[in-house]
Amino acid sequence: MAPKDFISALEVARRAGVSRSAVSRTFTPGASVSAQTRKKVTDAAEALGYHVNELARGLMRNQSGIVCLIVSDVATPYRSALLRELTGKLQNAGKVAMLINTDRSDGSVDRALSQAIRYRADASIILSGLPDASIVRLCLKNGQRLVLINRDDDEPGPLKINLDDFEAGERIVTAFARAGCKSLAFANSDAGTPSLMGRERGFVAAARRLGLEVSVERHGWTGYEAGCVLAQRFLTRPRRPDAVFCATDLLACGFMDAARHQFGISIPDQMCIAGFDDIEQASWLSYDLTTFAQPVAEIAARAVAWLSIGENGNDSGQHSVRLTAELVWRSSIRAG
Amino acid sequence: MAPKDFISALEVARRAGVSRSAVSRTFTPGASVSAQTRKKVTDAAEALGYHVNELARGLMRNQSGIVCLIVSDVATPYRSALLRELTGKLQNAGKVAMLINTDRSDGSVDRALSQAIRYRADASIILSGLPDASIVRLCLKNGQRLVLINRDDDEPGPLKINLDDFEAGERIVTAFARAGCKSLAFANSDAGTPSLMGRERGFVAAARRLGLEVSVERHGWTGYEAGCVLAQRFLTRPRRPDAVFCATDLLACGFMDAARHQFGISIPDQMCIAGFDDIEQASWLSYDLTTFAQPVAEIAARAVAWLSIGENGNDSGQHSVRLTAELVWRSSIRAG
DNA sequence: CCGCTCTTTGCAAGCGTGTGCAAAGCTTGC
DNA sequence: GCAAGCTTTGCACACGCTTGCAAAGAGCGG
Repeated sequence: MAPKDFISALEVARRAGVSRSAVSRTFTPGASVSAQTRKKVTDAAEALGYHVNELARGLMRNQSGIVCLIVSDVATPYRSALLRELTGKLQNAGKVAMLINTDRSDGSVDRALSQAIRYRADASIILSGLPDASIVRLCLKNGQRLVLINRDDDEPGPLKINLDDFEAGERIVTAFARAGCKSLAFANSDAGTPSLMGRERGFVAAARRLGLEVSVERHGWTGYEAGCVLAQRFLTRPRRPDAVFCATDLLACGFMDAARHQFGISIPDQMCIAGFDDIEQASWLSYDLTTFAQPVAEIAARAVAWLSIGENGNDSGQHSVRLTAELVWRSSIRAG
Repeated sequence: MAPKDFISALEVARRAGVSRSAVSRTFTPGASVSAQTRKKVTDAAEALGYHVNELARGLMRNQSGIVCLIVSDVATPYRSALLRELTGKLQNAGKVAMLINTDRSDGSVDRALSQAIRYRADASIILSGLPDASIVRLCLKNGQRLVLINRDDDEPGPLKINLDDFEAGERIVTAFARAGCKSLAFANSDAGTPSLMGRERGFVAAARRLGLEVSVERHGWTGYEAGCVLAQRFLTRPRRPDAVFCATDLLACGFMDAARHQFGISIPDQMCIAGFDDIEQASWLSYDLTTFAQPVAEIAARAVAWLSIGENGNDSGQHSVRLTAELVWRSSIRAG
């Protein structure tokens, strides 16, 4: 029933009364065709409903135009926002995005990745927090360009995009101090991602430097429920902190909800809270969370730009980019 | 610098001391190869790091294994949840997902879609609410299988997956009535999607049937901010409703936040609220929203299953599926 | 040992495209 | 009018794979 019966360049050529090469050249940017034949070809193509077969083209050129997005926790606000930016910008750059979901913990990741290699993807962008260095090596070995976002693998070659996590941790301490907070806390997941740990280290270091009390708890995956659990831990202590930096906005949302609804704590009067990511929910009235904004648009722009310049063979340029996370002030921290 | 220098089946064949066909057959399920040669081939392939070139294979077979996901509002909780399910299940079925983002309103949609056709995608799954029927026709004309989720195009051929929106609207009225509500309201976006309108019609019809007062407002895109605006509209009226059904959980979150923080309304004491989708935020303590759950896992399962059975040529089977949205009880409606 | 059937294997013809190369056409300057 | 230079065009090969076909081998009953 499905026609699956595509028009080939040959048929277009016949109808236009030219050679097949002419057709091919018409659809190849920068090839030599006269305006006259080009017109004949495009007319015929239009009439027949011709679409270049990108599979065959990729086979010849040995580059497919496919960029592979390797991502876990797709349904998370931060990840999906990044995904939106990346796919949009890739499309504008004339590339096409292949999505690989690494949520499942069984072998499906490897299977999917090798799938990508089999499609001869030109590049991969890894948003996944999984520190699976073997993936990185496999991609590189198969000649793909690689972009790592918020990871810290040491392999040379890929473009690494990171944030100033450590400094953000430091900055928020001064904000807490200015609000008059004395007893600081860091609520982290135990995922142990370099970016999470960077925030933690910066926070702890700055607090010590200022002589402020500081304690750390780590629990679970970096989501809402973990935030609730962390609130339990901190708020059942004999001495409660009066300022909490959550490694992630999702953690912060869970923390705030548990603090308010289960412990009756008023924010920011009794306790200041800050998060990281600036997900959409951070701006919702129930949270109105002061947080660091991940520059998702810029991250995506950098990644895509690097993929494009790389095409012209010039492989120079920064292989490591550090962007700064802007602090977005809302009402979960008392004004200094 | 990038090797881009792949091992071909020929090299594997030479190393294994067999013909090129033998290696091809080894990697083609259901082909006739003796266990002995198969072993020789897989060993050689392993040693050389061989990966079948899916581009070439697709070219021969005239089917690429690519499924194209056409989606708008990728970063929205409901959409990203569906995306997670779909990509996971597609991977398990040995297919690969190509993501097309239709957020931008310029011509990039058409451009991206024709991109998909050029890659000879076997099928497309449309999650986008855009009622752009021309997309549908274009896909069908190019021999793709098609799945439409929560749309109501009339073209024959595609699998259509819908929910019982109308009945959901009816059901929630009885829930409101049981809670003693007298003055009902429906908060909708003005997107005019068939599913949204279905919920509205069911709600209004059932309210009238029960002789309950009911009014409707529509505004903006189906997101949080629109929910806030709708709350303004309803709550500045001389006579406020005491039960509001929001067409979407995001609308409901915005509505609840505005109602509480700007109008000091207590939920569910002074006003009952219900939503639709059961996004993750609906279960957060700040909302604890009674809502209809979209069976995302089942939707994805049906879609992928249909794509798989269709491969064996038997094109029979349901072309239209109606699933029911389960009502998830939480505390935003008073117990009857 | 023969003829039969069944499985395995190699050959070669494609799939739809890009592109180097040489021939052809056109322009220009003398 | 002619040579030189540039642009345009067609031919033919290559890309890596699948698969129909026929030949070769294996098993087996007589």
